[in-house]
Amino acid sequence: MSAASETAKGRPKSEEKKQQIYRAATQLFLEKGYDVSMDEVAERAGVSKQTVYSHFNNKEKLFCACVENRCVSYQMTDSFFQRDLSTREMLLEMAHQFNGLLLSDDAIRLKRLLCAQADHNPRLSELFHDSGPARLKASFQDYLDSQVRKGGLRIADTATAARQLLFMIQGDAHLHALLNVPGGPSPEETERYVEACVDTFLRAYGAP
Amino acid sequence: MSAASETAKGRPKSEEKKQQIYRAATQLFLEKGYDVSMDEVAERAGVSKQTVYSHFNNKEKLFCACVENRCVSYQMTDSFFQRDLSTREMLLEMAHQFNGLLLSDDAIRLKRLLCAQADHNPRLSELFHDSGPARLKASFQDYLDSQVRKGGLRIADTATAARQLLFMIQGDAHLHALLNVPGGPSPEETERYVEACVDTFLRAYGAP
DNA sequence: CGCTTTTTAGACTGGACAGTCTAGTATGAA
DNA sequence: TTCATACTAGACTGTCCAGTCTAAAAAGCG
Repeated sequence: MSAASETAKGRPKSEEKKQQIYRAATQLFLEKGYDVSMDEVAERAGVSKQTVYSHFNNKEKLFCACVENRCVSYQMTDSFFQRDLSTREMLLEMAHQFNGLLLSDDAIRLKRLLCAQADHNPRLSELFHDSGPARLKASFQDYLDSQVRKGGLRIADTATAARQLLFMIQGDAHLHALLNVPGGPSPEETERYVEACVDTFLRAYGAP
Repeated sequence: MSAASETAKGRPKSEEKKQQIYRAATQLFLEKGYDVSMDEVAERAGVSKQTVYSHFNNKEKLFCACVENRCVSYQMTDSFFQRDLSTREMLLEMAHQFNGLLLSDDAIRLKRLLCAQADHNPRLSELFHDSGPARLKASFQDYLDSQVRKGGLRIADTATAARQLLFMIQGDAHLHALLNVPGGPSPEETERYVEACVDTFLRAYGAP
């Protein structure tokens, strides 16, 4: 009940234990979905159940905290497009980077989790969307705008063009990973596919 | 234990009740995910719990039966591409049709369900993939091949090209729907986006 | 009608799990 | 050292639910 700035009395809560709980819970939620018991969390964190409840009021809160934490960590760096590369090189670089992100085990599991919770927790989906896809689309669009100004690309609607390339990139590989369907493309095939997407994009939008 | 061809003794199982159970369970699973109680199913089907168990051995079986049923119903008709339209008209037609399918409430909910169950039930994901996305990609690729032969398109790798257009189409609208993120594109915007995808595709692959 | 099987309503079992409580121990701050 | 609080181990409560069981009613079939 005391204000945050007051000096706390007695033994302070251990930030370290809180982090242990975070880590354990995040790991478990990504592994098994929302069906994780608080006893499991406590055990994996090496902490008593009561301690879990003393740091996070209930399971819902713990879940949200973990997911929020995770969402903000899935961003491509802001300065990504501020490098001195040719248009084609930059597009390839972005495509590979983005594709890698899309295929990482954690990102896949996070997306599954959010799909599963879409009805129940749209706020989390929104957070994910804003800090992941929407953010990337915005900075990619900025980049396209700058290239259009410089005459390296000819695009009437850069918002649409940005979406087209980004969605094209997440092809079969992402779908197979998301649904856990065997027989998806090999890493080499995926690389080739991603490059083909950049080629197609440039054929449609490249300056003659 | 009797062979299927023997005449059954006594009162036969009601196929109608079985269908009621199917319908109720499918509805509920799509609404609420796997967290549906067998009592709920029985109640919504207007049938006793025991009857549910007499038609489907357990919850897992019931769930799989419902999902399998649903998967095969998400196919675009096989003869879709056998119509007499210009290349551009055909692509637009396909794009709109596919986009509509992608955005239907049931399809979204089914995909969410499969994401959530990806670890636990990859067989179902595979079924969905084969009868939905993979099937469409295959017939679309056939169509592209035929157009390449006729000279209407210039494509070196039709498998890649088919994927590119299909994944491009499922843009923001699908992502917003899947994650239940508010502020997605309006139907009109989506229409325009889909048409822009066809334009881009033709600019990259159309015969000069 | 008689036989057999389905269907029903409802009670019941066993297990899982969120969240609470207790009693004792550990630990940082003053 | 004292005090307030964190932490631990574990028992406990209440709820939910898959799946079973029972006894009686209903219904197809010969």
